[in-house]
Amino acid sequence: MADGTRRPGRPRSEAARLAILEATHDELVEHGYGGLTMERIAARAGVGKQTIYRWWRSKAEVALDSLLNVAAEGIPIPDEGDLGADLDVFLRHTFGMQGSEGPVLMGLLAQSLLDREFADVFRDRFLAGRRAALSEVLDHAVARGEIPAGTDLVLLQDMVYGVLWYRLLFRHAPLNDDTARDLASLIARSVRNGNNCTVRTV
Amino acid sequence: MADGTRRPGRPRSEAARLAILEATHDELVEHGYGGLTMERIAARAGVGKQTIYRWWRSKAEVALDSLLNVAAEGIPIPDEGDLGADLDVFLRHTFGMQGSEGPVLMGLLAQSLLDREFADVFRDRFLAGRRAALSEVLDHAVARGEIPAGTDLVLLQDMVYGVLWYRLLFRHAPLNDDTARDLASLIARSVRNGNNCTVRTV
DNA sequence: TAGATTTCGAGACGAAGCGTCTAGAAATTG
DNA sequence: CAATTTCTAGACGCTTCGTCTCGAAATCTA
Repeated sequence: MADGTRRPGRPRSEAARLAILEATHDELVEHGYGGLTMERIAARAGVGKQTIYRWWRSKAEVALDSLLNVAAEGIPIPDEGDLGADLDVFLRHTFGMQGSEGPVLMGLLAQSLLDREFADVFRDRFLAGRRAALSEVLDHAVARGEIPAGTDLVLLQDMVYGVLWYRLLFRHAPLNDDTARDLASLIARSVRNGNNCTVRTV
Repeated sequence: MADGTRRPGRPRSEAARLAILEATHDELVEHGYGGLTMERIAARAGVGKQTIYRWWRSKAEVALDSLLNVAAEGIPIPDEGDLGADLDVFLRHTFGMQGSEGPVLMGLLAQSLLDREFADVFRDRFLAGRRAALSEVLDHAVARGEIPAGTDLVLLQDMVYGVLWYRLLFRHAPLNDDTARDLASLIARSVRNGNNCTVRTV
């Protein structure tokens, strides 16, 4: 989309775009996702509602863009030569991140559940990136021979992110460093072949 | 609340209660949770809106009651002498159930995310029962010595229900008998005692 | 039986928020 | 300058919510 073929007319205002994303972020912090309304975003950003509807299809997509705009996106991909240790580092960081973004994530998920179209957008623009990072960690373990061939890697990923989301959603147990350590340990052991009981050293 | 201390006045109409729950169920089937409105429930049940608001705080609670009213609640607790086999049976049944109730569950979860009060109700009235069933299965394994002392049983449960909900929510992979088998196998192996064959990484 | 009390069905009501629309100003092209 | 497009501002009709009012019905107490 280079502006080589720039159309006539007034170009889109970058200032307005940023003002909308920032206003959305502030509104999310103040009122939560449930209290987010197009009218308030527009008022706070000093922008007409039409300007928002012109570029986003729903408030959920604005919120998603706002979230992605803030989350600078540094997902670490540790490679310490041991699946358990790699998972531990990965989970520790991931759990930490979700702490601050948690409330917004929950709102976006709620929207996903009620709106199939947004669900696809959310999956592709947010979840896919996270899964890809974890996928790399698992690939390293496969290359090292820690994960036997034929293991369902997608299921393994789901065990990681499943616990994460489940606790994020139902808040019955914490998501802290201890959780990360225990979960990393369980996952690493779950793929270890139980027959010959291979001993791995650090 | 036996009617020994029955108050004066017209008693609550059981017919109206059932009509509301049934109308809610039908509306859920026809329009999904997103299209559920108090007005349509009232109209379909032949009931005043006030009658609904008198007994339920929100449409989410009506939907939850409607769901619990239909789900006859037969959660099996297999005991075949082997954790892997028990989990396989348990998961197979659970995954099968969620197939039909899935859409409603997703709506109720969406509501949970937006409404903290309902989240507590949903957790206590729906999730707790399921978790208790799985807990029994795990307890049997503990008694048989299949799960070493000190294992975080809550985390184990979360690995099971985490995968279930994660796939229910994001629909990126199926929840079928194969999934149940693989997941049961992974979980069973993850707790297999590592005393003599695992090296603790710090 | 006569009141007191409570729920019943039906629907009016104001408050919100949605998404669309209009109007006139502003910015950019050729 | 004319054509085109986006801009802010806000009015508009629509839907749903949750509350409220009304008179009728059902049940308890006296």
